[in-house]
Amino acid sequence: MAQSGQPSTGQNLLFLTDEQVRVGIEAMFFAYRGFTADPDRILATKAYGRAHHRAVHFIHRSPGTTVNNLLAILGVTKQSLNRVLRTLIADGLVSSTVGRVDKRERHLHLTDAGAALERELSDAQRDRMRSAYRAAGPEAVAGFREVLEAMMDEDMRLQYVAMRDKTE
Amino acid sequence: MAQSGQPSTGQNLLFLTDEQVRVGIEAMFFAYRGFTADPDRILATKAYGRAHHRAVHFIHRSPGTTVNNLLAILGVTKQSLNRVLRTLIADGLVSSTVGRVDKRERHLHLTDAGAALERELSDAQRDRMRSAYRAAGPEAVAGFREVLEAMMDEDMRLQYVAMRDKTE
DNA sequence: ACAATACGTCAGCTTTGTTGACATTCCAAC
DNA sequence: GTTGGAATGTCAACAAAGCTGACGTATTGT
Repeated sequence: MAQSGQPSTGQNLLFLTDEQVRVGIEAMFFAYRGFTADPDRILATKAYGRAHHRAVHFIHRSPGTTVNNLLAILGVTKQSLNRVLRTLIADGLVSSTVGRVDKRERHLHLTDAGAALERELSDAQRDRMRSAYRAAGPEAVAGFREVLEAMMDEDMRLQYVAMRDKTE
Repeated sequence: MAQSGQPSTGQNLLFLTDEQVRVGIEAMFFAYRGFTADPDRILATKAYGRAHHRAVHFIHRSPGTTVNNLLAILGVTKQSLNRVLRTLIADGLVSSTVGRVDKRERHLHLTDAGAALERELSDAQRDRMRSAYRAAGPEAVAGFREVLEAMMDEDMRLQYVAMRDKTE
């Protein structure tokens, strides 16, 4: 288990030592805090939480998505998601319409008010991310994404890639 | 706010468009799920949670640290941390000793059992991280860390850098 | 007709965050 | 030397958001 840093193939594998990997783990931990900090601050003033942010983000991203679809992306139980959706619908931020071809499905859209909230939250999060991108430069960003993509569970990577390739 | 991708300086800034940044945000979201998945699976079998993992990780990292110190690193309230520490101490995974120079402080250490749990959790998390590192390669890893470090809050970056430089 | 699917809901539990109140210890000003 | 404020840590109660399990309803498809 413990790798002390000896190259074991032809190339230098110093970046795979336990120490290097541990630093990466701590970087993920601290960075994720920054990643959520700005939207969290906004949400705290509005009686919503991170779960609402996630729902609004992905409804914005895939308008008309069904509840089941959203469930798969978010990776939570329907009871948990339902609690969040219920408040968003009651507050008029999300609309739920019965499916036309399959009436069992509910298609979710953001209302104007929902889109406004989404924009407010995303702007805050994007600003920080864009600053980080700018500070690090394009090559670093490419590496950043490569490592993150390699870190995902296979199922999630499929979800992610499908989304990514919708517009990119 | 909306950047459509026109270079505004001498270099190509396509990587700073809203779309590119949004993809990065989603990558962070999905990757973090993978990042925590393996230790979470282990913890679920032991009546512990992610908070216990974090506490054990950083006590291992800085043996003898005080509660206050740990508080600053974890960024939670002392009451929240205390609940976690209490169970870890009761279960004999962490020892808490009154400070010699300042008796208000408690110094925290892992017991042998605590160190064993730490190793089990860290091994699982490190394996995934190391696979991702190996798949992406050294240059990607350097970029990964650059972007993450630029994403942290200033206070957290200081904590992180101090830790990072202890051994690196 | 009947089984499976999609969605919503109720009830209850766990983890982990929060604020408020309180005891102990230290230190510095008086 | 006493004392009052700051720092450290603990106990209690509550909230957000995850979970399981059970059940109801509408719709679809075999």
